[in-house]
Amino acid sequence: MRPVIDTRLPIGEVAAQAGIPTSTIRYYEKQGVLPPAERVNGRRRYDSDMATYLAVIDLAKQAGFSLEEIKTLLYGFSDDTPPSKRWKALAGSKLAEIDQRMEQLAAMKLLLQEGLDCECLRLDDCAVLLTHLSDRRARPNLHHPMSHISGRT
Amino acid sequence: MRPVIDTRLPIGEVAAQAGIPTSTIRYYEKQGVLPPAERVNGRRRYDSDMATYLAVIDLAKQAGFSLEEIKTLLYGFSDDTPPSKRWKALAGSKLAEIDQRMEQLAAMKLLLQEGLDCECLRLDDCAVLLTHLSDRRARPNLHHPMSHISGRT
DNA sequence: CTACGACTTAAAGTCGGGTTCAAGTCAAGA
DNA sequence: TCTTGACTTGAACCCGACTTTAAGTCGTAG
Repeated sequence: MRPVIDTRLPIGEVAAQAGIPTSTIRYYEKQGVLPPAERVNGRRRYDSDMATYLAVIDLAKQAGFSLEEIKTLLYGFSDDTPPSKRWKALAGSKLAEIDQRMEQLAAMKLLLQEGLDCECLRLDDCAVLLTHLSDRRARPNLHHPMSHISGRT
Repeated sequence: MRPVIDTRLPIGEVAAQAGIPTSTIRYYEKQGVLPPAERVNGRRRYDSDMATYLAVIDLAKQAGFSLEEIKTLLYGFSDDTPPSKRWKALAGSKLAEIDQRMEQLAAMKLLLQEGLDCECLRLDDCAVLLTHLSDRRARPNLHHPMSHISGRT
């Protein structure tokens, strides 16, 4: 029988399709984020849907999952667990993390904006600063924290 | 003349007040985030407002500034530049960064939540996934990306 | 036969923000 | 005097997610 032409893609092709470096694909494989690719003469060969598979991984990364979590998402369940269940098992706590992070960012934003409104010449005088510092601990002694900055003592 | 007692604090004291390890203070000094402390017999001595100074640094970190940016904030301006001007010079772009990050998080959140609502048994069928994937590139071929996950091909 | 480009591997380097370690120094107390 | 605890230093290590490098292999074109 004559040899069937291998239409499957080399790593460079997949990488180009997925818009990532080949090194990333090899890295994912080594980390177990991708299953070991079949080799033809030692070279990896991929099915044409590999770029999509990589896009799914990318999507999960966008959703804030670490590679370790993505491994769990992909391979951490019994084979007959549908995607929806896998997702649910992990998305809840991740959502909580996101909410927490959003609150942090909102606080940051407020702090930055208040700082913009502030016209103080020396840190000692800065009401904004004092407010936020006193949030953080039981109001330590506020003499002249950055006074060497704002000019003379 | 009798020697004046040095009331200034050793590093451990300051660290305790600030609620951080001594190693962090040494690290900050080495990185130039803190000015070199005066030494008495080779040991660092700090004024009593040092914990507040550290709290200011912490506050800036909370606001999303890197140590490098904090250095700029603290020492990157001519001595007579008041804190308000220093802050303004840096806060604007940082605010933009935050907004960008918030949008990202919002997108993540949406993705996670949509995933929660989804009941699909195989990724091929997942409308949520397809929507987000098609956002990301010009709709690559969607055969059975994670089919080995969801059970049979 | 040789050169080339795409591929292979293991190992090391990168980034930021620290922590940990080993070896030595200091002052005070028993 | 000896010990103890707090300190000093430089260097090495840690995390995650990769990238880079070095040295070797493969098939094909000339």
